Amino acid sequence: MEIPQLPKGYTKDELIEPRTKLSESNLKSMLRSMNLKVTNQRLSILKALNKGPKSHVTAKDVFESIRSDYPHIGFATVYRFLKETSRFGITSELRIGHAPARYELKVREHHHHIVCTQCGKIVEFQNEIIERQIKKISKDHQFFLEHHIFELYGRCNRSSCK
Amino acid sequence: MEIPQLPKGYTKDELIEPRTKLSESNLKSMLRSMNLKVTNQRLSILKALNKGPKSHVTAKDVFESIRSDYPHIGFATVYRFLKETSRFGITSELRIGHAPARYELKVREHHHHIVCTQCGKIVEFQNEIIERQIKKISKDHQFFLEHHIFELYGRCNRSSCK
DNA sequence: ATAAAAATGACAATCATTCTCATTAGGCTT
DNA sequence: AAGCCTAATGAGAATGATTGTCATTTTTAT
Repeated sequence: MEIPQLPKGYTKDELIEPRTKLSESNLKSMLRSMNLKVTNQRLSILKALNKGPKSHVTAKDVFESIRSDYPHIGFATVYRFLKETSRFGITSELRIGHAPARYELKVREHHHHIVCTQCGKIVEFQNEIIERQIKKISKDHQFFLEHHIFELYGRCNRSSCK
Repeated sequence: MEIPQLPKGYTKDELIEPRTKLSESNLKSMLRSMNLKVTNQRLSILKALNKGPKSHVTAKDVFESIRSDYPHIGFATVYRFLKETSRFGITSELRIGHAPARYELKVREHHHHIVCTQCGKIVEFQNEIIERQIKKISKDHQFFLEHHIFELYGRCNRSSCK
C-alpha cells in the first residue's frame, strides 16, 4: 500500500478562519519586547502574517504581499526577520515535506495542525491530554523543553480528497 | 527570552543505541514487497540505514557510506530511493529546522524523538496515551490519517547543554 | 541634531533536492 | 541461456529556498 505524497504547494483556495487582528501598537510592542527596532518593513511583515485569509504563509507570500508598499524589499529582510521572530517565539515555523517553510503569528492559543495531503487544507486543534504527556515525557528524559512539533497528515472528508 | 536555534548539523559523536540488524534476505523481501527491483545499490542504501551507529542519517551520509562500494553512485539514486521508501512507509523522514532531511528505517516499533538543540542527541520514545489521542483527533475532524510528525526539542541533561 | 548601532536591500553564493536523458541492469519469457 | 521490456542508474545540469556580504540607510538614545 503506497502512501501518497504531499502536494508540492498548498491549494490557494482553502481558507482557515482568519485570526484576531492585532493593532499597530500591539505589533510595535512586540518588536520592542524583542529589543528589535521598529521599522515599517517589520510592521508590514507582522501585518502580512496577521491579516487573513491565509494564516500560514511562506516567506514568498510575505514578500509579495508587502511589495506594493516596499517595492525594493529584499528576501533577506523577510527571511531574517521571520527567523528572528521564530527564535523569540513570536512566530512559529511549519515545515511540511520539502515545501517552503510556512510561518504563523503565535497570537492565538498554542495549537497544532492537521493537514490534508490532498488539498492542503489546514485545521488547527488543541489537546490538553497531549500537552500534559509532553511535559511528562520531557521530565522523564530530563530534558528542558524548548518547543515541539506536532503535525498530523491525512485526507480530509471532501469527496475529492478521499 | 530568546529561544536558541538548532545547531546547523548534529554533533557526530552522540550515538543512540544501534538498531536491530536486518538480514540481507529481509532487505530483499522489503524491496519485493514494494514491487521494486532488487539492486545492489538499493541493498547498500538499506544497509547504510540499518547499520549503526547513527540511526538517523542524511542522504549525504548514505551517499558517503556506500561510495566505497559504488564509487559512481549518484545523489539522484540515493534521494530517489529514500523518497520511494518513505512513500511506502519503509523509512521515515525527519525534518528538523532547515537542516537536511534525515531518514531512518522503520524496523522498530513506532516511536517519536526528543532532540537536544545543543548537542544534537536524539532519544526515542513511545507514548500510548498520545497515540490514542491522535486517533481521536483525526476521527473528530473526519480525517483519514496517513502519518504524523511529533518531535520534541530541548536541552538534555549534560552539563554542557544546560 | 548627532552618533552609534542596527536594519535594509542588492546581489551573489550556498546547498539540498530534483530533473533529464542516455546507458545499463533486473527479471521475465521462451 | 539469450532476448526483451521496463525499471533503475548516474552524470550533469537545473531548481529553488535560504543565507551571506557589504555598502547604504534608518532608528533611537543622548
